[in-house]
Amino acid sequence: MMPPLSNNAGSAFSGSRLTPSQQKAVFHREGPLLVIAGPGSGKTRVITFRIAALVDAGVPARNICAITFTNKAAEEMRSRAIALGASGGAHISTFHSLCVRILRRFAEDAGVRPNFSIYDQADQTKCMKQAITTCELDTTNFSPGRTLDAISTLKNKLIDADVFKDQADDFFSKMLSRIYCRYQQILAELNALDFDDLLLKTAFLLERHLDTCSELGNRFKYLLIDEYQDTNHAQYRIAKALVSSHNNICATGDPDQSIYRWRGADIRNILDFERDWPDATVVRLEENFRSTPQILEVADRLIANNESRKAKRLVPTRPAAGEVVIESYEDETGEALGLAQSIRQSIDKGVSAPDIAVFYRVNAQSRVLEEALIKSKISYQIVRGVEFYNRKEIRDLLAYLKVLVNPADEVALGRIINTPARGIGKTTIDRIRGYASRTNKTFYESLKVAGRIESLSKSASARVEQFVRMMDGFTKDISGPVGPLAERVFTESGLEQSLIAAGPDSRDALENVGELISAAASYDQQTEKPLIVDYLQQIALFSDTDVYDTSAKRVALMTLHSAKGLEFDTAFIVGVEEGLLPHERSAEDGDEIEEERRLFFVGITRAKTNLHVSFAKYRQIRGQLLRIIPSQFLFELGLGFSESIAQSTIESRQSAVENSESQILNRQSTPRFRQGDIVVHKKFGLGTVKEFADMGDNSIIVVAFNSGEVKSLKVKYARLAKI
DNA sequence: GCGAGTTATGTTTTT
DNA sequence: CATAACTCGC
Repeated sequence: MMPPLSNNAGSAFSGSRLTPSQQKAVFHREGPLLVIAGPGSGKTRVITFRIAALVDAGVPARNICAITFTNKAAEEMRSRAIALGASGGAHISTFHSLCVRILRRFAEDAGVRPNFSIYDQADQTKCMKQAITTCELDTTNFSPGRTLDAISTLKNKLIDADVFKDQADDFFSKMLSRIYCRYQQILAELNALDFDDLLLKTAFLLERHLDTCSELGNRFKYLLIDEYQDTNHAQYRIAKALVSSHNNICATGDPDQSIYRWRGADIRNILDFERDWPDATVVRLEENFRSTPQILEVADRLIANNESRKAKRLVPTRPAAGEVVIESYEDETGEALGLAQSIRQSIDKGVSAPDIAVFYRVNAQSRVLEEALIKSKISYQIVRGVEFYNRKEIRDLLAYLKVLVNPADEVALGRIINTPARGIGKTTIDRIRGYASRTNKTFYESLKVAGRIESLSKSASARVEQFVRMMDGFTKDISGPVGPLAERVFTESGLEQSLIAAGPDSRDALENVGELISAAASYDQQTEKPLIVDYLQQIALFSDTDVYDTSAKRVALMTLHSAKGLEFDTAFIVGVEEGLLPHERSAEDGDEIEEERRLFFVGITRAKTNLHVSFAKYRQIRGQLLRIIPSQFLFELGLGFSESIAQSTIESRQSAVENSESQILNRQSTPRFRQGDIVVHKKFGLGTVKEFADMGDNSIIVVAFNSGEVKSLKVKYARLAKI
């Protein structure tokens, strides 16, 4: 029996003030616990304290497993728990990271090899394209993206390819089933798992191998899951299995902040918690310690418009302060400049840059904002970390490492076999592929015996052999530290040389690789037994916010989705317009509108003191200037919206006018041209119209430019002006 | 086998 | 308009 949990005088956290409900959650003993926690209610703090309280009551830290939404959140929770006296033994990570660990440990039962590659969207798309073409299906009906989405949805519901095969009855499902099977087959051959597989394989492992399940249940005697409203069915089943022997599950979340339905998140998980665990203790944290009453009022009024929701109040505890304003601008450039101006004013008023954040609905919005911030000399960081790992030079270098760890990874292998160019082209690769399938060897095995492949020329097989020799040389270092290996691969593969040879354009690229190598080196230092397998599997699961540098003295720019879990003194939400927030793609469906509203709600409730919401009246969308309607959500804030338009428009005019005027003039229907017209193009200069195919919006024009070039262009995109 | 140049295509949010 | 994918000529 463990001693009772209590607010012991001697414990490290007893000095901190906790409200009665917070205490109830923190010191809850055994059995299921649901914490419904509004924004800013100290939810993360409660979880951290709970970990410390359990340890304080004698639970070995290693028997505690806490699941966070991002790796960054896990990292923070880890260090805070340690500060509270819970030694570092607790397992704190994301669902996906936990799954990787479990799958590595019980690889055989799970039916995977421990050195599996983790495929991101780009890798998945490659496999999917192959799957679709080998199924001899038309890609117009089955686009890789759409098909992957469909399969992801199935996987999140734990419907694997075999099960789906049996339940597919209509034509479309049968085709989808064929692709699904083929896609899984390809992944299996390449020893690769996609993100959804990590969850699915773990869930099946736990449900089908009861010994493993009980071993893990024994190891993790307490399971705490944060952001439970955004878990999907697979994650629910994993959780359910993990706690099946003791029911010590603690889930925390807020149904009003569920913003990942499109990714398979199932809000029923949190709504049905009490049905799943009937003896659950439910604690509500409704006091808000983050935001001013004004901000909370606005948030409250907005979210009250969602119909499928249980009413919940946001109870303010802070005194009134700051401001909540709606700003209107002529166009997106005006908005960006106005934003920069407001940020400048906030800084002048004493708000420090890292306490300011800008949120937007889609990443594409960030560009104009960046330009304006640069112009205004405001230093900022875009919280979009995975971008770094998507850069060509980084992907190239990582692909080498992936092949060393998992030679079956043909997506990675295909990327590097001729990068940098070493004379192994398409023909050679096709011939080796042919040999591989004839002899039932893997592609990599076939590379090793290139000399024996008759269809290959002497020189071709020599080049292949040289490649294999090089890779074998690297393989010798595979169990050593990651940094030095990455550096060695970069130099000896010729990647470095090819970047240097490419001239000054690739200075950034070289710098990026340098950054990767030092990141790897610091991983080596921080890790007891650094392993390239672990490293690759870890960085595959990085999220945007994981690279958010909270210590930087810069304004943060991020999507509303990334903003989840964060807080800032002053928040700007830009582009609050019909089509953007709510996004046009969610317009069809009432449920999706509600999710967009929750997204806005999440954004608003990130602000502690000042909230600025803005929209533009015109916006360039995909090259076209469109008249924009302010978001319906703005009216729901109850700020006397129409008055504020009038007021702020006057203010914003000065800054917006110079940029918007010229663009509004362009806002005419697609212009017409005649043969012989002299035109000017932004990039190509002067030219004469050779042909004009009048197709309304889709008109095509052929212009002979004075540079000698003849181009056929789409009139609506090419900004041509008649002279 | 390689690169330049043309053509197709897309267009939310992300672990 | 931006970029990915593809074609064609060397």
